[in-house]
Amino acid sequence: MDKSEIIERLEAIAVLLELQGENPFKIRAYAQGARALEALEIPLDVLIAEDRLATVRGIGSALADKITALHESGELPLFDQLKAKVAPGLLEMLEIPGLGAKKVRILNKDLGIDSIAALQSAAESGSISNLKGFGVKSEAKILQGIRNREAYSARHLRWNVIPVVENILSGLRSLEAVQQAEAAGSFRRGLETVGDLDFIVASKDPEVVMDWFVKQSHVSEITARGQTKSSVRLEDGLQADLRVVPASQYAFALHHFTGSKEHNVALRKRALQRGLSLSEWGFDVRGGNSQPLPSNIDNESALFDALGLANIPPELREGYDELKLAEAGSLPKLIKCSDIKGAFHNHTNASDGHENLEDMAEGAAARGWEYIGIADHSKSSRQANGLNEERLLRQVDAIAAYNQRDDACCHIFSGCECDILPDGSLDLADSTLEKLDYVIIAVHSAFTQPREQMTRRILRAMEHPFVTMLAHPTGRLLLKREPYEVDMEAIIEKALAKNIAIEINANPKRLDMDWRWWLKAAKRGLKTSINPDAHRVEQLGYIAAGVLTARKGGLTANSVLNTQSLTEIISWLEQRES
DNA sequence: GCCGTTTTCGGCCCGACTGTTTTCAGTCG
Ligand SMILES: Nc1nc2c(ncn2[C@H]2C[C@H](O)[C@@H](COP(=O)(O)OP(=O)(O)OP(=O)(O)O)O2)c(=O)[nH]1
Ligand SMILES: [Mg+2]
Ligand SMILES: [Mg+2]
Ligand SMILES: [Zn+2]
Repeated sequence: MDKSEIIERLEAIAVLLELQGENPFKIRAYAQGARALEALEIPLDVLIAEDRLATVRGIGSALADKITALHESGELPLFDQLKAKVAPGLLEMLEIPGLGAKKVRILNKDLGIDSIAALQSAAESGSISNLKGFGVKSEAKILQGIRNREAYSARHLRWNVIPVVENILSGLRSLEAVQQAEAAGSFRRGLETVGDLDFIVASKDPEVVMDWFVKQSHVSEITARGQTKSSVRLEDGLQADLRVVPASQYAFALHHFTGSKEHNVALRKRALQRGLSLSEWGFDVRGGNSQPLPSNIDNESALFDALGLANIPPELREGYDELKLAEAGSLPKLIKCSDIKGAFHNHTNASDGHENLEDMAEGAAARGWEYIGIADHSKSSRQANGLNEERLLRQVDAIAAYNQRDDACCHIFSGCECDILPDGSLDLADSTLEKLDYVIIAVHSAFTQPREQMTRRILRAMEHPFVTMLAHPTGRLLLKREPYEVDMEAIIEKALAKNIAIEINANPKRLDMDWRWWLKAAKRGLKTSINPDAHRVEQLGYIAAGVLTARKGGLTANSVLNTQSLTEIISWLEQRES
């Protein structure tokens, strides 16, 4: 098995153990082990070959043995035994809000329920409400959960919820009772998809704020309403949580509600090691320690400082190695939107874009950019009206002519998004590619090739001397199409060796290469280009989504080609040619 | 199952909300 399959296996084991009523800390050990694998910076094969797996934090000798077994044979008796004992339907039942492992176990043991269908008929017949721990309300909630299972469990593209967030946020901020308000959670961390919306407010009058929140017109249901916290379901099934705290505790609450969970747990553990208990309400002494509590914590930076850490930007709070970096003072200085000076991967109506060269150039200039690269599709992408050699050379001439014009508002670079054919050769002749300022290569066909073949194919294409950057290296469409199978570690190696950039495709549905890979690749010096892949002028705005992904990946402006000025880009491109 | 300026057992983040609880367990964030 490869690493990602082993990670899935360990996560599955954690859930299965939970359904067996196992020790929660053992369950967490499996989940932590999966995360530790995810964060590995040394290839798994190497660690196994050198017998160093158990030296990884979060992986002990027991997990090391199991991971090794999975890696070598894919077989693990523990998993097979668990699979045999736990009905697959129980996993689906966990998706129903209000049903956790304990309740699912009771339903299974006492009523023999082992599927959503059985759960539904039991609830409809009223037999669940007689069980201990259940009642009429929980029975009704189960039925509602089944009816809306898809809507309730769906994640949403961050980009699509921005208007909803801004709307709620401005509503909150317009209330007199609200002193401060922020969108927190995965949204604030810039995650590509969000499971819900999380809002945090500082106020002296929580009642007023929560009243407003739960009475918004697009609220379909109030799922919780307490002293400091409310949850609602919005019309499309998206959940929104609100937490209201006094201004004096806002920094703690904002940090808590921003997460991630794993980051919070790590930070709280660090506090404990220093004799402090940390919660969303503040610090408390732990055990017999009687040192004075840190005071005047009125922003997140002060909170981190009290724990001996540099201020960690929300995008980096995913519970990987950000605490270590913050302690050492070696957090990266993350790229900002204002660092962007242009963009390379954009289309015109020559292929499947909707606007012409001049429009795109004007759009770039309107953003204050110095240049724009046009990279239309190549001929084998027929569905996208890809350009053959002749049409592309005409575009090269048109761009040259545009750049000569006195009224040119922005420099245009001639490029193309050249298909990587199924055998790894490029779609356009060298004699044509040679005439371009730069060449982007991308897979647009034969997505289902086996991993080895896909990897060989892309590596072969990257050997081509004219290649400047690799576009959307996994082809994923968030929430829609899985990434195709490819060995990203090998691709990253090759890109480093050949001085090829890997793009961050900034289309909010792609955000590919993923920030999780960038966390590792950034440290190794791999360059990126944040590419809007705009098919119309308006979509140049996707750049913001790409910058967020770059920030999550720990990238500085230096690692991003399109933070360079026009003159720097020109000399860099010339240099590459020689 | 992992881990150790409390080193090989006894901890493991901490709190809000709900429902059915008669004093708190389970779920969720
Ligand atoms: N300390 C602590 N904080 C938690 C825990 N679970 C959630 N939080 C905090 C951190 C989360 O970012 C924040 C909001 O919770 P969510 O469940 O909405 O998670 P988040 O927004 O990170 O991801 P999401 O996209 O909603 O799935 O609450 C937990 O178990 N412990
Ligand atoms: Mg959330
Ligand atoms: Mg939430
Ligand atoms: Zn296109």
